[in-house]
Amino acid sequence: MENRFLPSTENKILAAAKKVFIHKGWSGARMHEIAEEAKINKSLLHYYFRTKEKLFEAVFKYAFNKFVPSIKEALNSDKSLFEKIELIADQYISVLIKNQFIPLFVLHEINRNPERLYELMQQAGVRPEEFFEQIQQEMRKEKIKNIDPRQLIINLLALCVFPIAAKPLLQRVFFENDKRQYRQFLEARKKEIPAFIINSIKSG
Amino acid sequence: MENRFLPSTENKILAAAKKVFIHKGWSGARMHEIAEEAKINKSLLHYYFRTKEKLFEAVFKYAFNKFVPSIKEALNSDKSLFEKIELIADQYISVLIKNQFIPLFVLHEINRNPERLYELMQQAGVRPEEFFEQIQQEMRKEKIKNIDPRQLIINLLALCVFPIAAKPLLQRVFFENDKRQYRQFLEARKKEIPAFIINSIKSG
DNA sequence: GTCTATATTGTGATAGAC
DNA sequence: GTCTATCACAATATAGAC
Repeated sequence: MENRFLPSTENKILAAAKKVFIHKGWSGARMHEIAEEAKINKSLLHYYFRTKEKLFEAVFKYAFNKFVPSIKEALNSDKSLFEKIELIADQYISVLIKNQFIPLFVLHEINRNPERLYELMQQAGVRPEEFFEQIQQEMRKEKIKNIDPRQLIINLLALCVFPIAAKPLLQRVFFENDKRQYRQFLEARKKEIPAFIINSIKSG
Repeated sequence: MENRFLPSTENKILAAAKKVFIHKGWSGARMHEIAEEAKINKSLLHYYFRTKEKLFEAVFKYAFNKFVPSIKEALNSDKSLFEKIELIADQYISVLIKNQFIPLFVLHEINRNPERLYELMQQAGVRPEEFFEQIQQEMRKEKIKNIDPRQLIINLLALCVFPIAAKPLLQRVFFENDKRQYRQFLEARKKEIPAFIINSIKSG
């Protein structure tokens, strides 16, 4: 019977692979570095996952699934448009703060293999088209300015993702490399972003 | 006397290196691929640039200098805050549309070597702190809402950069992979982004 | 399941002829 | 300046003992 407290070799590999792939990307990651990080033998990587490609696949799905629950939850709730915007910004930023290297990692994959990522989204049941529809309905109901829902969704994503993806430079330029201050800055954005978007819509 | 119409070997290498490095990143780029792209012998890469590192350096400076003139021009002009926001969005998006792979490339470098990038900015005379000051002055003068200038600058950058960095997926999800439509969408953002930001400030 | 040893191929870089 | 040949080493992957 397997020990439920000590991590299995497979889990140690996965944890190490996450760390290395997410920090260094597909081509920057080295199998020997992952083995070192996991404190196991290099050969075991191949025993458990056969190839680098398959190991990467597993890690990518892990990273991808970090988002899915919070995003789906927000989209499927029966809240108003403005409440959903607040919910998404809050949850998205929370996840990203805890997983700072995911944005760049995902952006890289978006450019390397967009079609597979799109399929993953479909399989996971993430359908921005539904949010799209909801925005249009809400705009008619609330008699607010008729903006392109795509612009709104992409603005929301941009405002959440970019400050994490570009963090090392932004932190250096605007906060003299003070990690704590930047963290507070990101926390503040949980409220700033929805306010920013909603204000803009209202004054249309 | 050298022919001013046919590209020199050095320029052919630089053009090819731009293409490969910008698409594949530092660790994904292969010297033999650059040579192939330039239709020259692999050894010539080392003859002209000695190492992969030095060749990358040259390419990065090229990419970096794509932004500097337009940004500096916008920041140094004696226009009002709102006019500057309009100018920056317009010029930034124009440059990015023509150089679609630069955002990811720069984001990757931001995470790989932020300190060197910061130094490059300093040398190039790009000082966001000055824009920072100007926002605060303008806010007092125009009696507009007192928001954190850093939030404003980062919002502006995010809204310009993200739609290009994540283009392959966004184009797929929201525009059924129609390149022309996505191009129009980006063009529209030249006006949408400043309107978005300015509306938000006004309704504070 | 885990290890050592090794095969195999890829990749940056150099030497030296022309 | 350009080419061919080759080095040195790094990286993924496999074979086979235990």
